[in-house]
This record gives sequence, structure tokens and C-alpha cells, in this order.
Amino acid sequence: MSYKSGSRYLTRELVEAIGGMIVRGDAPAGESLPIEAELSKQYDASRTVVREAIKMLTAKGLVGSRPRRGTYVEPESEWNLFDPDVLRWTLQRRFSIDLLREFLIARKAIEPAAAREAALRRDGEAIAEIARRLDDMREAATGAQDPLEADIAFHIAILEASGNRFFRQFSFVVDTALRFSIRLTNTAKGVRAASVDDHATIYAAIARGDGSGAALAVEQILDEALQLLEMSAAHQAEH
Amino acid sequence: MSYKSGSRYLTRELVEAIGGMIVRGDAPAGESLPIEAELSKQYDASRTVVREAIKMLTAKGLVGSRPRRGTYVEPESEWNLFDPDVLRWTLQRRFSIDLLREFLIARKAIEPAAAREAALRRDGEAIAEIARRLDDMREAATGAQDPLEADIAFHIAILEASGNRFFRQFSFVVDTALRFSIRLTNTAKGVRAASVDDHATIYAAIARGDGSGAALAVEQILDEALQLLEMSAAHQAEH
DNA sequence: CTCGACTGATTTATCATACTAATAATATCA
DNA sequence: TGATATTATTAGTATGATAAATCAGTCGAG
Repeated sequence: MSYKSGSRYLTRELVEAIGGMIVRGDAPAGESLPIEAELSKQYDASRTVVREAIKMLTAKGLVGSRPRRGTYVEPESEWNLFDPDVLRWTLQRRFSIDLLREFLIARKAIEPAAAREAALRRDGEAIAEIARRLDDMREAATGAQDPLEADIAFHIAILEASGNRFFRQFSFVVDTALRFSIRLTNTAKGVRAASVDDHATIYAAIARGDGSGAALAVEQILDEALQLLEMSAAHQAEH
Repeated sequence: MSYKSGSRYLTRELVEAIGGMIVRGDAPAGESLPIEAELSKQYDASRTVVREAIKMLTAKGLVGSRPRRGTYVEPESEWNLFDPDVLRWTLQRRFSIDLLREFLIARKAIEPAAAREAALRRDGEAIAEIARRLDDMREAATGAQDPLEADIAFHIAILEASGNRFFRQFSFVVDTALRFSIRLTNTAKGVRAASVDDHATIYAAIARGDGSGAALAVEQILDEALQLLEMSAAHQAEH
């Protein structure tokens, strides 16, 4: 078996292929994957590569394996949804209004609390970073930058400024999921352009150490997004 | 190199050893691990096993590796804290009042929101499960069961009943972290025994579909725990 | 002297093959 | 029938070899 020229990081490719397939639902929970030798043939890779890919999927909670039994798909409850790959596969293949709603409700739980912590902690540098991201949003409103990117960066800056490890872990979830959510609610432009003021309100509250004010301001813009989603869902149901 | 008799799942052992070492801080971020051949010698395992262990750690975000550069520790921000292993290692080796406070603040953000969703969703079976866990707590108060286990199960039942994938993922975090937190705040017995009523209040609110009431009730008991922690921290600072 | 291309060495990535051990399925026996 | 021994299958581990990426230095052109 010779090297496929130009193909780098074969293991990574297998993780992508098999992991994506599982999350997509092509291999239901409990179902066994083909045996290593078979996968090796299917993907034209050595057993070493197949095994290392399987090990990575095991680490992400997607599969388990035992001698003789083979490699089987774990129930969805075992999947590590906060793993970057798993989340991305989930969004790519199972994106729906329901998932977006769950995402927004989770954001509504976490981000206001993070903003409160950021306001109370008074970390100068972290708050300056929020200010910079707010400036980016202003620029984006004039068309000089991508408004979505600026919006995402602003919210992430708050999560980082919270100084709470659990909130910080949520950063990449927001980062990943927001990029997908735009597909369903492409009303982004009009609304987000108008919301620079709302974001400025958040920043002002954090900057003056007003925890409750910051939390409330974040909650408000998320409530708006949630309402927008419900409207969009109702609208879609009509058709 | 012969098999070490009695040792099963060598790969798993290496993941545990190397991963624990990294999280413990023995190998600072950016630092290179020994090369595969060296690790192979150190742990008396084949290079195959070493590589598969490294791949699993890569999947958890702890390390990266490239030819010639070797295998290096990723910065902590890349670690997947919600990975069961990573969280466990973190708690085992870095448990502190600060981490416990961050954990409680995260719970205060998530669990009230989960209780609200559980109340609004009105999933009969899920709510019945909460009722059963409340009964367990009552029994635990009389000494028939472990109060900590019953308490944990109750809170997890609420997270599950929320029907929100992101909240559900938080279940095992609560499960894992609460078992450790008892070490620092071993005032658990007295307080928790008295709090059966508080938990009953939560259940009642969820059962009657009172989202706000449920959220408030959860927030209250977490606030109490937070106050208890601050007192404990102040007390510890004296000595 | 500076910068780019070339060379060499090091380390992970991949391949191939062999053997070990766990376990599910089957057959055997009390 | 029901417990136990046998067998076959499959992942787990080991070893050695080759390929490819990359870091560090060297050389040459300008």
C-alpha cells in the first residue's frame, strides 16, 4: 500500500469521516462499526491509522470498543457535545430551530452571569479588550468590518473577562454555533446594526462595575434574539 | 518487550498517567514531552500504545504534535474542561476554594435556568424522576441512604428534565464536581438534612409548571451554598 | 552582509506483520 | 436443562521499517 501523494494527516481525515458519519446518524447508537481490517480497506489506510482515529473518537465519547465485540457507537448522552469537533458535526448535520432555541436558552443562562462576573472582577485589561471589540462593532456598522465576526468577538470577550473557567469554556461554543445560526436567521444585518447601542450599554455597565446592570443588558439582547427566533419559527411553520 | 501480566488496557493507563501529569502542572504549556521512543521506555510500553495514548490526549485538547517539533503541551485555554477525564484531573490536583467558587457560580447560572425549562416543558416522566429523587433525599435524611448521592441525583434529574442538550451536558460536571466539593465543605450533613424542604419547594414549583418559582427556589439554595463557601473561605484565611 | 535555496538531522506519521488476550458464540457434558 | 469447557473472532500490544514534515544550520547569489 503506497502513500497517497498530497494527503496529509490521514488520521485526522478518518476522524472527520467516521465521526461525521456517526453524528450525522448514519450509524445508530449500539450499532457496530466495521471491524478494523474492514475500515482499513474502506479508507485505504493502515490499521495503525484506523486505530488511532478510533482512539480519538473514543476520547470524544462517540464510540467504545472491546475485543470480539468490535467498535460500537455510544448513546448520544455519552457524546461530549462541548468537544469542538462533536459540536461542529452536530451543527453541520442536525441544525434546526430546536437546537438553535436550546443554544439561545443556554446563552441566556450563561452570558448574563458572565457579564456580571466581568463587571465585579474589574480586570482592566480584559475590560479594555471588550472596549476594543465594541469599537470593531462600530466600524462594522459602517461596513468596514464583518458585523458577525465583531459581534461574536464582543460576546467572547465578555466570557473571557468573567475569569470563570466554566464560562470561558463556553467561548468556543458561542464562536462555533453563532457562525451556523446565521444560516437560519439571516435577519442579522438589520438587527445587529441597530444593536450596537445595546452592546454599548453592556460595556458601559461592565466598565462602571454594575454587575446587575450588565447582566440585565445582556439578557435583553438575548431575549430579543429569542423572540426573533420564535417569529422566524412561526413564519417557517406557515409555509 | 513482554506483556506485563495482569495489566489490562495499557493505553488507558498511559492516558491517565500522562494526562494527569499535564493537568497537575508537571509539564507547563509549550513544553515538549519526551519523544515517543523515550516515553516508550519510561512506561515500558510499545510505541503503538504511546502513540494511541497521545492521540487520545490530543482529542482532549491537552497536547499537540508535529514531526520534528515533537509533542507539546497546549495552553490551558485549549483544554476541554468538560471532558470527564480532564475535569477529574483538574479537580484531583487543583482543587481550591477559587475553583469551587467558580463551579458554584456556574451552577447558579445554569441550574435555575434548567429548572425553569423543566417546569415549562412538563415532561411527565422526567418530572416523576425528580419526584423519586426527592423521595430518596427524604429517606437519606433518616439515614437510610447517602445524603450526598441523593442530593446529586436530584439536581441531575432537573438538568435532564430541562430537555436542553447544553444543560444536560452539565450533568456529569455536577456529578463529578459535587463529589469533590464535599471535601472542602464538609458541613454538608447538617445543612443538607435541613434542606430537604427547600428541594421539595423546587419540585413543587416544577410540578405545577411554575418556571420562575422553580428558578428562584434553585437560586436560593445555591446562594446559600455560596454564602457557606465564603464563610468557610474566610474561616480558613484566619488560620 | 542579507536573504533565499539547499542540505542534513530529528521526530512524528504511516505502513506491514506478528502475536496476545479478552469475550461472544457454540458445543459439550453432568 | 443448565452450567461449563471449547472455539473463533476481534481489539490490544509489540516490533521494525519507510515516508514526510520541519527545524537548524550551510552555502551561494545578489
